[in-house]
Amino acid sequence: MPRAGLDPAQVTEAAAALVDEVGFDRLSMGLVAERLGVKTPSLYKHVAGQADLAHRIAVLAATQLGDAVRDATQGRAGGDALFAAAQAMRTYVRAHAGRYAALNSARPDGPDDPFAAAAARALGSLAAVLHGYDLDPDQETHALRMLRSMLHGFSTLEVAGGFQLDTDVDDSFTWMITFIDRGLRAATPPAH
Amino acid sequence: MPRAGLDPAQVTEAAAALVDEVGFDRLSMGLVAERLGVKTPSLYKHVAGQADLAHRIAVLAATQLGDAVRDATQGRAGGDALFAAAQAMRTYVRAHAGRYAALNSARPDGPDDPFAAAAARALGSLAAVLHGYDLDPDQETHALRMLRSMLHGFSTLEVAGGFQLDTDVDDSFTWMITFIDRGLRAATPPAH
DNA sequence: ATCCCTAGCTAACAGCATTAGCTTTAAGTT
DNA sequence: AACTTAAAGCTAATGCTGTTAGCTAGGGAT
Repeated sequence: MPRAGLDPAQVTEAAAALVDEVGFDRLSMGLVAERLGVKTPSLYKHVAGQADLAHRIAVLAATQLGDAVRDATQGRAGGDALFAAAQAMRTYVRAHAGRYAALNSARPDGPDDPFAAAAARALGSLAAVLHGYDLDPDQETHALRMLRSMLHGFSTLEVAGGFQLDTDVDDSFTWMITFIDRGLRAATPPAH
Repeated sequence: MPRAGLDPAQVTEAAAALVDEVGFDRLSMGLVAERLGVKTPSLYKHVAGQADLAHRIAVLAATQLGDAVRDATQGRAGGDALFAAAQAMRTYVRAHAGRYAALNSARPDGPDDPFAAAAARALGSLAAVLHGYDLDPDQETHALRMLRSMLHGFSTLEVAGGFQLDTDVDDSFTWMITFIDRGLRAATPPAH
């Protein structure tokens, strides 16, 4: 019988697709193996174990999310870039909720962990959006944390089904981004 | 030998204390039992299983969080109430990260699930803060979702160790709440 | 054609949630 | 005070999942 011909990347991709469908908390070696047409122990030839697999999903997610935000903001500036970045992130999280959950439960393992680099790069994609508002350098960190908190919070609450009221969620999202855009423009240097 | 004299509430409390220490993902029946000086199967006389236990922790968390926000905002209004509510929520999540994670991964089970009531009540505590800004009714929902997203996002990212830069996290938090307070006051009816 | 590395397999083990059935506590009754 | 009884807690056993050990055979290199 022929061989499956797997490698770590394929295993990671299959696992990522799985968690997007069934949720990160239901990640299991058995389901990943089944999806690849292989018996469970075979996976251990490519990944060190379930923890390692989860970590690899997180790296994949950080990379993809960072790229998505970067691509969306290409050639845009100011409020345009903010809207594009925000939409890109929300879209990514909705389409890949499992991967994103993996990303959030991952911690960098060592100083040369690829996850740290991927996460930093993703954060940089978001930070770039704020440069258009030329804020004080110290305010920039605060604004970045705020933006990140908001996008992360909104996306995860939405995916978890947390918004029950019948008001349209898309409307709330654009309202929120508009709110932030206005505030950031008002906070620009002519401070006092 | 004497009996332990447990009941569902005590088991839930012990489990909540456990997850606050070791993380919600490491909840296990064995550790809860050990903490109560009892063998694992004995727990099944009080809770239906691990899923039920997690659900009960979520109800506890929703109740406590709602109360904390409510207590903190007692007798305050406007920006004062907003700051108090925000601080109360962040403080609660930092002190009870495991419970809060249980809250976020819970879903209401039926129409008369106590979790739904507790969650609604907690949300109401937060919504009350916004009444001081007298916004348009439709904007109120948007603002509530924004506030919730932001507080949830900030708290969870902080607890997950997501804020690496050396800028003070407390400063970022107050900056963020100030930002929201300003924006909300500007959005008040004299719209146009 | 042969050699060798290793992907993938089967078998076995360990840990955890859960169930079945027993024992005995301790509360309530007479 | 003796007796009855619902259930708290225990031991033993089952099943599922992650993981390891050791074997087998596929397929590229020589």
